[in-house]
Amino acid sequence: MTQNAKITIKDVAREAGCGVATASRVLNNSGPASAEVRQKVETAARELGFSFSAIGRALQSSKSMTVGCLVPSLANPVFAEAVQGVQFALQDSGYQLLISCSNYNGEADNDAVSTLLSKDLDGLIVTMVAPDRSKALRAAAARGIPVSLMFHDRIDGFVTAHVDNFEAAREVARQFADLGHRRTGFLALRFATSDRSRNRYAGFHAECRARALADPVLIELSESDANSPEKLAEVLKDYADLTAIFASNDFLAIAIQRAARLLGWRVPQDLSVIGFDGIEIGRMLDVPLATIETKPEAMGRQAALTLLNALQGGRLEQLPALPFTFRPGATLAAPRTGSHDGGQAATRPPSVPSLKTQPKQG
Amino acid sequence: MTQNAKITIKDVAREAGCGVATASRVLNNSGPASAEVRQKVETAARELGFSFSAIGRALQSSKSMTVGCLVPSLANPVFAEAVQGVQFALQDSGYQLLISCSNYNGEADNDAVSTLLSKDLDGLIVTMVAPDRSKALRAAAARGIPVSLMFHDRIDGFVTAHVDNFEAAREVARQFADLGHRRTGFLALRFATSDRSRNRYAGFHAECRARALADPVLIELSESDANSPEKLAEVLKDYADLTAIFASNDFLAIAIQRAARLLGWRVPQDLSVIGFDGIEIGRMLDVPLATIETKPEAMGRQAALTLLNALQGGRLEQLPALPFTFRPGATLAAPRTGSHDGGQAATRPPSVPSLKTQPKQG
DNA sequence: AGCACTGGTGGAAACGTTTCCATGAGCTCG
DNA sequence: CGAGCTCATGGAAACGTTTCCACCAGTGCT
Repeated sequence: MTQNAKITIKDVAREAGCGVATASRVLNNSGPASAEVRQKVETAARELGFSFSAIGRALQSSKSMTVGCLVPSLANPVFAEAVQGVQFALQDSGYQLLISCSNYNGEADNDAVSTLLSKDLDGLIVTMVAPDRSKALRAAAARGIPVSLMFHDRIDGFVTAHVDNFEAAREVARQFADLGHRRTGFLALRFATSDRSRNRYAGFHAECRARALADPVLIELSESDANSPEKLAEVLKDYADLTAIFASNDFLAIAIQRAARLLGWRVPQDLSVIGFDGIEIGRMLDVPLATIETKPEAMGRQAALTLLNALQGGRLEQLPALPFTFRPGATLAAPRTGSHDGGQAATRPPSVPSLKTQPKQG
Repeated sequence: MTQNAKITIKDVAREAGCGVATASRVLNNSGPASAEVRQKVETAARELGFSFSAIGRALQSSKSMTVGCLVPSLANPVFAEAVQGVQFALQDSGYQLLISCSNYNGEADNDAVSTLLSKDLDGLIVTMVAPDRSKALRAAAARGIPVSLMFHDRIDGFVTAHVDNFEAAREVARQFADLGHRRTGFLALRFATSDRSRNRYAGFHAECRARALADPVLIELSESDANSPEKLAEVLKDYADLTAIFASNDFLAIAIQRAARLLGWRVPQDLSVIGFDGIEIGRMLDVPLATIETKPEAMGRQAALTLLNALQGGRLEQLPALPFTFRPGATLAAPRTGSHDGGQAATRPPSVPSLKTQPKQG
């Protein structure tokens, strides 16, 4: 049971029989002090259980030692891991981490930055819908608050910790092309509000052209489509001619497989799927997911370290894009000759029991 | 491009030609002011782009308007969602959210609370290894800082937002028993450091006894076991007599299925599995996961609202446990008569292509 | 006319730090 | 032995707020 009243450096000084200036110098090792008084101050501080008030310090130094972090959602493990990376990088720097979520909402997102800005923080790490169009973000930069982006591809006037989405998507196209796929699709959720998604599509598209494949079909999903295998199947049904789908994230890649199987299509025989992100669970699946593996935590870490460097007097420095790797998986195979919307798929049952087609054979 | 220098209430007062006290009253609507001066102050503030310094306010009111939140890891979607729930609940309250992760480390965890404590925050929301044994947490309470737990079952002296793990686990036992399972296992990671996991085991154990099943076998995994399907299969091999496994979280539930299939066991015919948490992806799987569905975000929200109430002068009040529901899934079926470590499983190939057994049939 | 109110106002203290500056003591060196 | 050091020390200002209090000018009342 420590004392209830907050004890300040004044109390320490009084207890040690010296002035507050001296106590401050001792406690911060920031100036001369005799061995004797040094001793007294230290024991006084210990006995009283003194600890500095961050607020007092902040006021006097006009540094809050706080950085704000805005991400679309923590429910998306990719962002959650990135935030964790930020957290680890900040851990022993003395900076604390303030967080906020925008829920993928472009306006909420600008407002959130404004709100964060009003809390006197020293730096900002954000992923948002449209950083290049955010007034609040420009205001921050103008005020001299360093800003570090995560996930976004490069944007004029900002630094970002990212993977090269365009290049990564080209790799996906290459994988499909090498196996002989010609007709592909790109599956996206919130395409309009995600520059990452758009860049992935662009890269995928570009490489498909370069390899003389058909232009990939853009399949945009609504939130409710994505969350219901049945609705998703309904959507997918119209794309029976595709032999390969690039999903803009692993969650969609998993969901689309379920939809495919509901339609009686087999993965990978009838439809190949490649995801994006490389979430852990993809490796645990029965049919391990082929995907582009990224390291969201490393992205967070990089964004934080970049910012930290700027906060400590260095320059805000754009580092090279983080590496991605293609992770092979059993969701990828050569296309069967002939389409799957005709006979064969219908006559063969799905290779995996689904809730509907599987009689309990107790 | 706003001005570079921080503008304070003094600037506003000077511009408006009044004293700072008056400016403060106007801007806060906290006292009398003539219409005329009110007008002048407001336009001055607007023109100068004034906004309050949270630090100045904090110093004077000795309220930091900040609450700290500690969770084991944001890489675990359950905690990430809970934090998001906290964030939403705090959103418009004027409080900001400081976060920290302990990485499931019991010491880091106590230290993290200490660190948080030293940052003058107004409240604490935590999930940790051993809240009941944390000195730092008791210190917080003693200092008058309200503490709200998440996920933990009830502990003397604290309030918590939780589901009743014991009861939920009994429901799992009931499901197994009703289908005729007799020999069950409980799969756990970090059993020693998770009171939730232990309480789930306890509830499961209790209900198994009540139903005259064999006592469930406790299968403790190491971190590396859990992340490698092959290692996991190696572990699982020794439990061929079990017909049903309760995994202490959905991730393990998914992983154990892959391990089972590597051994040639079919799910659910040869092995039934029920998970815990109810993560979204479980519904998207090919074999939708039977699980106990919880609402981590609601837990975060409840913890935050409880805390908020206390911060606004109310009592720290223990609310009833949040509801859980059993979500049926295709991973659950009646056991086959006879064990699966003999003939049938070996003669039938796994029902699903795995990376190894699947020749590319280009 | 004097009194007690009331409403509007601004000076100043307080919150917990750090840092500038002045003071005083002890020293060395010519 | 005194000038000029260096070292140790503490008072006080400053950071941006809010709030207490005192002041002043009206106003309404006896």
